[in-house]
Amino acid sequence: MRLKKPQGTEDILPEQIPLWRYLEDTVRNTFERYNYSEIRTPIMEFYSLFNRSIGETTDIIEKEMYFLRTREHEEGTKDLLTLRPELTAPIVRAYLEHNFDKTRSFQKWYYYGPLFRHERPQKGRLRQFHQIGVEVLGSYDAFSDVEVIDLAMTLLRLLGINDCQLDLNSMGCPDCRKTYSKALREALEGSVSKLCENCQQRFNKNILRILDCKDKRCYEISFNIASLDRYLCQRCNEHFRKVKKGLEDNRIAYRLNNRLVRGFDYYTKTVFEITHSGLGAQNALCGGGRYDGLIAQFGGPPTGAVGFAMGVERIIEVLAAKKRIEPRGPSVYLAVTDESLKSECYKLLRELRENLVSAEMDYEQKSLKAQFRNADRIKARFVAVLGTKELSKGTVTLKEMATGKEREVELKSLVETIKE
RNA sequence: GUGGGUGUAGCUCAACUGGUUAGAGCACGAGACUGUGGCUCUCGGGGUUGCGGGUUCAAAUCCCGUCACUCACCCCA
Repeated sequence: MRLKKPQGTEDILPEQIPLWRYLEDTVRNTFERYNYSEIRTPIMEFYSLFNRSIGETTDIIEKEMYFLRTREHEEGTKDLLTLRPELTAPIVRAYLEHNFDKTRSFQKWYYYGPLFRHERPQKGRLRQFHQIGVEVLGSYDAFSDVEVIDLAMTLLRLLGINDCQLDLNSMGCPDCRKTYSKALREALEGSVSKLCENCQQRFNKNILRILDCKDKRCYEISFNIASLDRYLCQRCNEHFRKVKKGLEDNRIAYRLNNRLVRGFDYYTKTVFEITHSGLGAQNALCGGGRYDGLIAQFGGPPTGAVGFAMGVERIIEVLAAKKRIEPRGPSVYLAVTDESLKSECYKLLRELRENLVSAEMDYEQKSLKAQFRNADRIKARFVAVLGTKELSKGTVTLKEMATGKEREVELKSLVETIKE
């Protein structure tokens, strides 16, 4: 075996497709029921798009981007092209590029597609992976947050995933976050040297992330410090209250988690995460939140926005453990008894297909027995035998595989018989 | 980027302390049933034991290196 796929990529084989299709169909139905429209953006984007939005100190920007080697790259004159590592920034880019802010500022969009991050692969983490997600652009209202969270939970429920956990937090606006960061810095100053190596860096770069460090030492050191919600300003507090109330009114169970700090810099106010216990270390099925500053940061008007992203492979993993979707075979398998009849058989095969009957036949001169075995294997509903006997009478022998019943059918009424 | 685990047939796994020609189940193919699937039985094809080197009379087995896969850290969906 010499040819190999790149590390961290996956072939989705035909036998896995039914499950993917089931997921995709459910996703589209559900999103469209909530009146979200699909948007598709390029797989490659300029580096500066992500650099500015995700945050320069995040791992994704620092070491996980894929760069495309192009002539521009060689000459070093232009912004570098990258494979997209997430989709919120491209969508905001498209929103502004096509002037939605000026003409139809309220938009509800969903997306589905592959993303690329050069990470070390493990369970639930690939280098090429798929996300589905939604973005509500042009609203500051708490009900947008509620709808987005409701949609995420509803979608998972419709897929048959009920045993997941919704965590909720508010990160406040830049103002409350500034106050809190300052307080946090003061509170931690004395114990910086006791933090893990990573958190010592975070202390300077992105102090909030110390809160969700898994290291025991860091957890204990930050445990007694007042959490962010104590520092929320009046407006953020009010917004958060409305979101919680909206969820409660609709019986969407959540857990307050004041250590939930999402990795991207652009989040404000509401952040949430949905996890599932059956997944291993990478247990987040869905992550999202509000990002009221991003559109303005990209040069648009101040605009509220909220959204989420789900990891498709992770959902598939949960689904595969719960559900089996049987692939469907063709309606008819046409058995060929003699090579001299092959072209007659092909004509019949084509006629069946013309009449919207899915059909297959053998080209390899296999024994009839082998052809029946094949038909069984691919789960054909009927086997039709067109041999010399039948051809002279203008009939075929039709066997229904599930019942084993066999009868002779006029060629003329074959399609009808199969369709009934 | 760091650490652990595992590499034997298409798949899942055997092979005592190093010792004949590396086995089994499943899968695949053919037959038993010369125009009929699943079940059963019989037979058959299939291996550079990941790769390279070393130790030894002898290596799937021990040692070194390397690659791949995998899980975890980190990060995140």
